[in-house]
Amino acid sequence: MNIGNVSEQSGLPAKTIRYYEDIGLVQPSRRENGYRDFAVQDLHKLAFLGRARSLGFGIEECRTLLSLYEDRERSSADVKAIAQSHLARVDQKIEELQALSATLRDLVARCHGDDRPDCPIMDDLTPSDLAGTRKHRAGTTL
Amino acid sequence: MNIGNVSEQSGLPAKTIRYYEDIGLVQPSRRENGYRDFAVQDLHKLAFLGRARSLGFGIEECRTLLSLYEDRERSSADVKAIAQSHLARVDQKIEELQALSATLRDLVARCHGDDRPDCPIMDDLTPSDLAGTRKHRAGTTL
DNA sequence: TCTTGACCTTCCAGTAGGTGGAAGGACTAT
DNA sequence: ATAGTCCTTCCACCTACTGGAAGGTCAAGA
Repeated sequence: MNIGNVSEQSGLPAKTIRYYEDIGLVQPSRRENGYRDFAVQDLHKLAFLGRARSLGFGIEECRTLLSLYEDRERSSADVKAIAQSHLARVDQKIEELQALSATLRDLVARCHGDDRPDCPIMDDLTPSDLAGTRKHRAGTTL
Repeated sequence: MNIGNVSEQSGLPAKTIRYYEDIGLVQPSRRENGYRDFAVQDLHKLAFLGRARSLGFGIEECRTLLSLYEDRERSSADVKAIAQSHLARVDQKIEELQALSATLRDLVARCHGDDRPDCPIMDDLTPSDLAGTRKHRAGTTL
């Protein structure tokens, strides 16, 4: 199967599939013309990866999950452990973002939003004491 | 003021301050020996940036906020608009992560977590129909 | 004066997980 | 023959830094 076909079937962009080959998640064979030739198992792996990524698992977690996927002797405990630690990370992120949201919501609510310059948002951002007494909150990335 | 001093006062790592100079957020002057020489205004800008980043604003938003910070004629409406759109993004991210969390929580709850291989988490990840009928949820990055 | 150590400089590479695009070969239909 | 689509590799770019190497500078102490 060509990469375009696999891309369509798996829902993953061809670029991503090549990238996954690069980092060793799939190993399609090659035709004489140099084209990748994907087996049905490769297609299954890629669809598995797409679903795992969409659940937010990192690439290395996906690699482990993939090996468990292919292991008929696996313990469901191993799978569960990975999912649990991922869930914990997600929940922690949610908490961080909720704190952020509350702060922003408050600032936005208190800002008139007119053509005058005074603004509680700016006041919050403006450094008042610089001896390091006011610590920055941990940064968050969206 | 040397970079180490500014780093301490602002709470930002020296590396980050150099990076901010690189991308044009601050323009410290130089001494004869090549060392950066930060004015008090630079220190204020950097502390401002640290706080804005800790609230999750992106670098380009910080650049805009910084120009508003330095503009005595600014309208608070401009500041509010930026904060509002940022808040909207944060809240959307929270919703995505909450959906993710619910899915993961359900899967984890349904998995025995013993030494047998059958596992609802794996079942969810395992591709069943590959005609593209089951769409991947939008990917999320922590 | 010499040395040690802390500080400063630049530059290169790497992080996560891809995405965009260029240059060029391969295949299919007309 | 040629147009259009598919495939290949390779390189650069994205966010916002961070780590480390190689080397210059400065202040204090023996």
